[in-house]
Amino acid sequence: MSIATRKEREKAEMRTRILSAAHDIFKENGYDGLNIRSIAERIEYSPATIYLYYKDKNEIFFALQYEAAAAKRDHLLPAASIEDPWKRLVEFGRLYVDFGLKHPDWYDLLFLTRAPMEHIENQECWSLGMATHAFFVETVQACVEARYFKSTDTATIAYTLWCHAHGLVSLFVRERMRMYPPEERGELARKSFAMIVKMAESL
Amino acid sequence: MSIATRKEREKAEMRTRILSAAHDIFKENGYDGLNIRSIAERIEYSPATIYLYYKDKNEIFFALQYEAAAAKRDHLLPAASIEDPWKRLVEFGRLYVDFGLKHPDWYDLLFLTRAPMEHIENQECWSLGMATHAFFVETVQACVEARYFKSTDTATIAYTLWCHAHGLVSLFVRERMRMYPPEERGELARKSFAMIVKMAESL
DNA sequence: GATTTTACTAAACACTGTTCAGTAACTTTG
DNA sequence: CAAAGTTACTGAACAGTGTTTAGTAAAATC
Repeated sequence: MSIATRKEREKAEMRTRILSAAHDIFKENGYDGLNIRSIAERIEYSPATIYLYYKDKNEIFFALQYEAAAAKRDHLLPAASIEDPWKRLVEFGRLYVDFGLKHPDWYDLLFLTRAPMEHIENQECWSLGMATHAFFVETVQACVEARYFKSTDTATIAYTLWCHAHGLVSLFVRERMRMYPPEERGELARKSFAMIVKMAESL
Repeated sequence: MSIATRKEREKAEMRTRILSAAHDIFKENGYDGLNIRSIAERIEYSPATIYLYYKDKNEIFFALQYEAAAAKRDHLLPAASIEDPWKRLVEFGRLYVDFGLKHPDWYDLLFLTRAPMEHIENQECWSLGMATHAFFVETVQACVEARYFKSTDTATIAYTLWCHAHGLVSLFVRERMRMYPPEERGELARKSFAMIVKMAESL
């Protein structure tokens, strides 16, 4: 039995090593610079070996996406411990935007990369993202119940706020904000976030 | 001189034919299915010929992006003739979202595709997009001047509204709304648009 | 120690964007 | 109108992708 468990462990280690290499390359060169041969070279194995541990490049993509989802969850975690639902919601939003601006590549991977997607619902990263989203909706629900808004349409409120935050980050990440000078962009983002908070208060 | 002008005309015609083929393939198979060989096959020339009329694939990409920008401008045009700035702004927003949901591929090309971008500011599509954006900002400015809002920060108001609309469309286009059943998504988008309008009224 | 199973790889395939030498038709020149 | 020059085009190749397969050497089992 010892040999079998060792082999299992070695298999897992190799998967980790591959993913870790993919992670590094992704951070250094983005998703475009990430290819099977570059991973193989970094772990000092032949390209074909990769396929003994991952079905195809998509599977590696999904594994990376999971890491991104985990990083995002960890980034948002501090908000969870805030008692007051409104303050929690605001901090959640602030951290969401903060994550996107600090880690554009991760955000890109999670929300903007086209890539596989075919069966993303079956991937672990999806359930992780769903959990984070559920937490967000619950916080909005808590605000609704505590009568922080006039409106009681939790789903629409949550979705509207998400649209704004996602739009804000997306315009940054895909660099469609070039009509504004670089040094003004951060300021504009902060002002816009403050504005949507103000708007939400009078919702 | 007649020969020279004929050649010029033929050159322009060929460019048009290439772009038109690229357009069709893009609409049929998306940007992923669009490659030089497929364009060449459709116009019944060899792949190498493409390079006599376009420097590289990026140049074709920019030309397509220009078409998308023009299509978007045309889609938004009806709003321009509305006198009342607030009604114009709302209709502009409605048409913007409408365009994104009706032509996800065009929207993707304009705002979500990574692709070249290096010198997009130098491309025609950029100035076209800038003009459309300027019209949007002017409309917001007109609303501010007509005291439709309490706030007078035109730039931030415009940007905030854009973030929402862009986020809304992006989540659709890149299919990150799968937590909502397909038949509810359209309704949710409409409700959210109505909500941001209401929020803006009390801005 | 012989046999089976495992881990790995070299080489290839199919598909991309792109380049280049060569050719055939067209245009200009004498 | 024939020779020379120019232009439009292409076949074949190169380099870079993801992926598969046949073969091999080491490890595990018997």
